[in-house]
Amino acid sequence: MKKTIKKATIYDVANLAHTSLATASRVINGKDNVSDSTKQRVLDAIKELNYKPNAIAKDLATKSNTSVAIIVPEINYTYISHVVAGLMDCAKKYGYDCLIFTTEDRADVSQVLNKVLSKRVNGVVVFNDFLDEKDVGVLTDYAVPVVTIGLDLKTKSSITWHYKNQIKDIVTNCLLNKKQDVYFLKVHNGSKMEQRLQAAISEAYIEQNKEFTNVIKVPDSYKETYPILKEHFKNHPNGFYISLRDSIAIAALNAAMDMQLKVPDQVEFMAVIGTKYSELTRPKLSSFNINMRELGFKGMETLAKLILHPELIIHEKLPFGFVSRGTTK
Amino acid sequence: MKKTIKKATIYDVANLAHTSLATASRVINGKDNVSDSTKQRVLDAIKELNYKPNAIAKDLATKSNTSVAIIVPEINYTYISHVVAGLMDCAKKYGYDCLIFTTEDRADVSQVLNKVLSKRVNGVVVFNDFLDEKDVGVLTDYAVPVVTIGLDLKTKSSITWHYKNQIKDIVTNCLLNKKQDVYFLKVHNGSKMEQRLQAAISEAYIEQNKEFTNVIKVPDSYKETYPILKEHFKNHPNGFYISLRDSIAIAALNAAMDMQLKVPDQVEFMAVIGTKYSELTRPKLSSFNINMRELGFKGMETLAKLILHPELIIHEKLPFGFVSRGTTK
DNA sequence: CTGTTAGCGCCTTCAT
DNA sequence: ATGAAGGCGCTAACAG
Repeated sequence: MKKTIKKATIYDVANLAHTSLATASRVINGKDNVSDSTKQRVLDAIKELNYKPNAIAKDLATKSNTSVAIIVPEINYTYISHVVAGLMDCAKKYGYDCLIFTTEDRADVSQVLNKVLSKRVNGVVVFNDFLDEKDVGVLTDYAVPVVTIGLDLKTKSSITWHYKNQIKDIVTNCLLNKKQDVYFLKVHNGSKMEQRLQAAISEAYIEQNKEFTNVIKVPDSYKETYPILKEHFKNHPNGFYISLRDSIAIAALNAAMDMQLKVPDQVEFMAVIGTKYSELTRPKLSSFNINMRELGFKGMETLAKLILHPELIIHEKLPFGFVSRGTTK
Repeated sequence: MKKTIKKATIYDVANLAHTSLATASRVINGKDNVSDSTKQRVLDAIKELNYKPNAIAKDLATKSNTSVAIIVPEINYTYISHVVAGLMDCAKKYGYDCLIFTTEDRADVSQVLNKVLSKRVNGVVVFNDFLDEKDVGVLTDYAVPVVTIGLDLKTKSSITWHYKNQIKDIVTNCLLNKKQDVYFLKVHNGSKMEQRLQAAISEAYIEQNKEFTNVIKVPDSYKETYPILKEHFKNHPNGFYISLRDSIAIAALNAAMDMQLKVPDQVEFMAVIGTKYSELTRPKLSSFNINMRELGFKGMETLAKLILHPELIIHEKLPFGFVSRGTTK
């Protein structure tokens, strides 16, 4: 039978404690210049009234707050959740509260940008391929610190990692030594991250005076990808398969295994983004050891710096290595 | 060379547009009763000044806001990220912004509770074993709507699911028909969810006049669990292994496979919480088809109801079925 | 249709 | 050590 409780204000506690607003405010914010006796009275009043300071009013009065925004596509993918975990972990260290926004399409983007701007957050980290330089510019133009993760915007602070040359080396090795054709498993609504991966493969081909055309379009899920690849392997008993996310590569791997192909003797598999998945398949999947949690952590760490020094532009490029496991020779 | 920009206020736009505060406010909030000409002047001023409404001030003035809080342990586990994804998905539908808090220990809890209270959020959903009835009470005492997910607090709104009887049936079947001993893979810093699972197993044992003691303590990770189980299987070539999360069960599964045990003929495996992991192992892991995303979605859906009708107490218990895959007979 | 005024809850000089 | 008063940016009656 609970009804909407009238929330006590600082005014109420001041009244009850027989002091002024200002004094109440002082003890609430732990200022020292208050006599013990009045301080105690205020404390009692606070408890008595179950008073909870109103952060909204405080933020308005101080023109400050403790929030940061995080913009991601969806927390669906395992690796994204890892980045978010790292982000939040570090945010906690700095006392930031995290306002998390997801965007499914372009329509969401401008809406989210406006919300972020209105909320007057201290900063935002963007781990989201939907946003382009212009979108991020909307933020920076309004003087809000932004760091992007995995985006390649030269004029904004960012955390990125490099695998391009390593990918090219791997592909070149396939072409020159292994005599294996390379196949790229590309999800339908592909991201820019994926495009960059494909570009790297293409470059390696071009350097060998070849054209890269082995792009296999697959749906963005393990379950739907599996049968497609199974069909594919009926006529393709050899090849080196690359995907961005491990769950897609694993679909292919399992399809190949179930088609009785020899891994890695006939077909090989690797993903760029490896998660726990990579470790628990049989054979284990080769992938880069990109520590997504660390990526997130560093992203927030960088944002914290930017918040203190808004004039900075920080670019950090993390080196991650390729880990050859059972699916590649 | 960007310096901190002086953010335009509604007052600035009113000035520039040669109107009053009130009129500016009207067009900003899309009220109709403004003449086209002044409306246009205001719109121009807004663009000219790059004005962005200050949500903090608005929230204070209207004594309302659009935020909800989400309290989870960590977004590390795949299934938690799925719940969060569902939560946010539904939140977007209602126009709620999500403030996400994580708690690693009891110390975090009271801090988070205070923050949530101060922020004057519209409601909070708790998917977090760290919080007990008293903690949630702190929220509800302050008249903020709360729905818990997976917690069994009778007096608060909640989303739960039942598997207890099914677990008991499975265990009983092992004892009576399969003549298989049941082993429980328990992670060290176990959750209440895990305790309830163990309790269900125990109950089934007791009903057969047996005592349940086969508890194997394992670390909370795939990698560390694997070698421990491998060691274990040297002396235990038979058994039915149950864990809460599939990643632990898979560690055991892989250990058994690598020890050349026959699955499911000699040893069987199942997890309560199944994710994509369950599908991509060989053999596939038996587990419950708990749709974590749906769980989250319904949680937020319920919260939305509560926000409209704070006096309600809603209990929803979702039925999820056991899916027998390759690791059980 | 438009302007005036009084808050929302809190912080912060500035006096006392 | 304490109190009074103004202001943060915006909304919402209430007049005109």
